[in-house]
Amino acid sequence: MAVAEQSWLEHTVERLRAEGYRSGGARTAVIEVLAEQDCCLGAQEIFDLLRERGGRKVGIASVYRVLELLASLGLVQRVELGAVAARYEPVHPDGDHHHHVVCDDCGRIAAFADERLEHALDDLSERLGYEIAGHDVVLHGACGDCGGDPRR
Amino acid sequence: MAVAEQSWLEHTVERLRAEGYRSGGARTAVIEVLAEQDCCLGAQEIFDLLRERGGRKVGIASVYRVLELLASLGLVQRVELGAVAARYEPVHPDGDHHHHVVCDDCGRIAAFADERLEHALDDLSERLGYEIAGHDVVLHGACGDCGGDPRR
DNA sequence: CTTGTTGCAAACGGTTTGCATGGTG
DNA sequence: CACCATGCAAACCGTTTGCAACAAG
Repeated sequence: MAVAEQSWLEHTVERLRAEGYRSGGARTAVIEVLAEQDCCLGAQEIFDLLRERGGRKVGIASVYRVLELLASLGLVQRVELGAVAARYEPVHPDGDHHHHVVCDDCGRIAAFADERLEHALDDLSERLGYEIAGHDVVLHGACGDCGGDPRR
Repeated sequence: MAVAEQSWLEHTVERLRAEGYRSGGARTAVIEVLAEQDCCLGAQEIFDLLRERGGRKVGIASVYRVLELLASLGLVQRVELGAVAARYEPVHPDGDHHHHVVCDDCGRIAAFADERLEHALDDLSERLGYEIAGHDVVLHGACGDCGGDPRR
């Protein structure tokens, strides 16, 4: 995974340079935090992480600006988990991706990947009148710790 | 479809009564609007529809309150399409459900159903450590009218 | 009458934007 | 040294909440 992280970071930095963006401190800091993640992170969490690490002072607005930029270039994906705030995660250049299960009780988020699901989605994409660029799948339920009862 | 609409409306009204809720005017009005829909609708759209129909004056807060109540009883589903506002749609008692494709250009929303996808999701649900209560699938892309180019 | 329901307006919280300052190329 | 990037604070907007008036049972 360390390799994949590294490659995402490099890939991202290189892509930004290629697109003509300058490399400011806030942008670099946000990208570094994202590169360490293996699952999605909220904007506020990124902001908090940056603050507690000390270093350069990064404004929450910059976090959002960086996320928006990266998302527009397809370098991160915005993930809507139905909760209050949106979350973001790196998009790996090798095409690998996963989806999420959210515990409706405690809010815990887990990732999963399933080939059959992807296959069904790919086939489906061809049959719709849309040019499909991507997809999101979110499962809801109760995680092991919250008992097997999804009601509450 | 008219039958299904009718049954959802009746099913919903009956369920609310069974749960001990009183039948106020605003709640009834919102339920009627929802019953006419075959796809998801935003809270503001429901509010606007109610206003333009004249009738009783319904506050936006009531729209949200009704939607929250219905969602908590599983009578409507909150659909997160990654856009700004959440959308809501009736949950039919027969268990039928569909998912959505969103055009990233014009925002158009279309519905689709796919048995293989559902099957893959059901199987998957059993293998995760979660007690799965539901799932959302959202495809993103460009619709026919917006050209086949998903970028932009 | 008792208690849930509703409209209005204010509060809230995540996200975006305006603007002056700072840093990159 | 031109211009993008950034921090701060204010603006925005969808959603929630407080509260007093209302209406169902």
